[in-house]
Amino acid sequence: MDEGFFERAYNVVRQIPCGRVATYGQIAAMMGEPRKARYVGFAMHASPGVAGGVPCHRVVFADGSLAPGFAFGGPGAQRAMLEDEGVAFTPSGRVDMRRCRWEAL
DNA sequence: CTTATGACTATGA
DNA sequence: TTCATAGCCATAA
Repeated sequence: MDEGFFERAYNVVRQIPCGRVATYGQIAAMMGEPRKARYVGFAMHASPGVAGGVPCHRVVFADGSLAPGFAFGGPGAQRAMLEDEGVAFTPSGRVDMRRCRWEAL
C-alpha cells in the first residue's frame, strides 16, 4: 500500500464537517480512485483516530450502516459519537443518509 | 496463472 | 426492508 493513499484519505476525512457522514466510495472518488473504497476502509482502520484529526466515525457504508465488529470504543460507540454530533439515525440503526450525507463543495 | 482475503458497492430475491 | 451473491482492486501464497 502506498502511504500517500492513507495521507490523502485522512486529508479528505478531515474535511467532513460535524454532523455529517461520508461513504467509503465517496471518499475514494474524491481521491481520484473510486474503486478503492476497501482501501479507504483499511486507512480508517489504521487511522490515528479523532485525536489525530481523522474522524473515522463519520465514514460509513453506502447504505448508511457502520462497521460492525471494528468500532473503536465498542459496539454502539461510533453511533453514540455521531448522534452526539447531531447525525440522525433511523430506527433500523443506520445513519439517515438522505439528511446527513456530506457533499463536497 | 489461480486462490484467498478485506471498515466496499450494486444487484436480485 | 433484509439477506445473499457477485464484482471490484491490490497483495500474498
